[in-house]
Amino acid sequence: MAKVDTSLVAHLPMFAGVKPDDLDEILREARSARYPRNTAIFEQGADAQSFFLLLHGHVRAAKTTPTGEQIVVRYVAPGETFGLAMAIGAAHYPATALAVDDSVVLIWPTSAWPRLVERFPALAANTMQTVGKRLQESHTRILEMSTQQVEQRVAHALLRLANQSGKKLDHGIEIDFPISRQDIAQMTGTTLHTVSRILSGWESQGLVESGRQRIILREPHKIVVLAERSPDSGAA
Amino acid sequence: MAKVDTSLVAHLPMFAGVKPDDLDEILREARSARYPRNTAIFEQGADAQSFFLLLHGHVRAAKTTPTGEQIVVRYVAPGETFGLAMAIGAAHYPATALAVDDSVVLIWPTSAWPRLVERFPALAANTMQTVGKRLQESHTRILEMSTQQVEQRVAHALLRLANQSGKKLDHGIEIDFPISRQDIAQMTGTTLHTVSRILSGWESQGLVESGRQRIILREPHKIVVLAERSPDSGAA
DNA sequence: GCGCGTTTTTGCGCTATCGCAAACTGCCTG
DNA sequence: CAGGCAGTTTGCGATAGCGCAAAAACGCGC
Repeated sequence: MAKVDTSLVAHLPMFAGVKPDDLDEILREARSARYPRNTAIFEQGADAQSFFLLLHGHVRAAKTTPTGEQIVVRYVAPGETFGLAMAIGAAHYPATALAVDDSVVLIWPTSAWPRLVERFPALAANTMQTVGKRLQESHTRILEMSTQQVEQRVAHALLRLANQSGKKLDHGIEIDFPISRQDIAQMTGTTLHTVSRILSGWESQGLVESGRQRIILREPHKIVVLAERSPDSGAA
Repeated sequence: MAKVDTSLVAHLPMFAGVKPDDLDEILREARSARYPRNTAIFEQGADAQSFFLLLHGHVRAAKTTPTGEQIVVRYVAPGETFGLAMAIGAAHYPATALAVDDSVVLIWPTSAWPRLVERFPALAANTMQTVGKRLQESHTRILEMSTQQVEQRVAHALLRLANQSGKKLDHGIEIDFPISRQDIAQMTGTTLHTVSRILSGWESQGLVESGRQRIILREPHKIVVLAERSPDSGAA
């Protein structure tokens, strides 16, 4: 198997406080793999046999209800881990992971985790931070869903995506991977119809430029205002 | 300070895999305190100087928006930890903790945490599990808020409370601490008015019996059906 | 036992958002 | 280059749930 270059991952939060030699040892336990766009990496409910670190591309983690509806749990950006089921004591993946763009990942077998944590306590600490951060983000999302209306939630969602995976252009910030109205609906707890209407509205105000699975924020600053305005203030 | 009886807490998830002598040492670092009903234990945004284990009573963790709206993050039952901000790398409490009933807690200084996890790795592992579980619960909650309507969410919320803190009576299951319509609204992302209407409806169908800050599930089984029925099925 | 503050109930209009259906667009395939 | 398909837009009701306001019920303290 091709050796992974240590210097490429040494700075990631996951490996903070890990000595170079140790990192080398950790990486030796991993293999890498490539997933083309629109291929599943793992399915909700499957045995959690591996955990992952995304090197390139973008991955969507989504949860499906018994009746088939989906919500997007999060989008994974390069440098982030996913599929950490075992770290939190789950035997099965609680969500489905899909490569939304051609993606390259490092894969460790779940079975290696206990040994790694024991030898490199920093790994455990870092993972704890990561999971904790995600917990807080979830709470924020719940708060938003409880107190804000759809337009504000969509604004927040896009700003987060821009922040996480935005590509600066001279005429705005482009979200750097294919994302549909449906996806945004599933991130904000609404329907693709409503998202479409909102984006159409913004487009006619020059706030965004958007096409098929493509969104560019032209006026991020004004979208921030939308995201933060209180339930009643201002209108068109 | 009164010594805490080891045998009372040894079986808790937090101390799984910790040897009795070690447990003794851990407990020596804690002090206990009593909070009367309706007193704050810590406030959102305050320095996370301590973390807690609830021994008796019930604690509500709630998050407040800049505009003053609140949501209930969770209710803490005896045996559970709360205020773990530091474990997840947060310097400030992300929520407010309020004793909703006379409560007794164990309190460790945040500063003791690094030493404790180093000496007793099982603590770190157990905490990881706990935080992971809460993350999954949050995701479930987001899923529900996205896909179910209010009545179903209220049904689920009450069933969870009954499960966590239900007291079996011969005529049903009583939720064992004071909880208002407003509280339930803040758990499910709706308004107290809507919760009141729903409970009135259930009451007239004999599904629940409720009063001021008091709820008894008379027909848990039928409420389960309500919670699970798909968006369109059956009606009155 | 009475008065008071809090919680709960309920009526009534309002509207944000859904849900369905149909038309449209742009891309990719053959 | 034509055809087909996935994604998007938009119109038009329908409605779940909100928000306000007022009344009622309850439990508490004096």
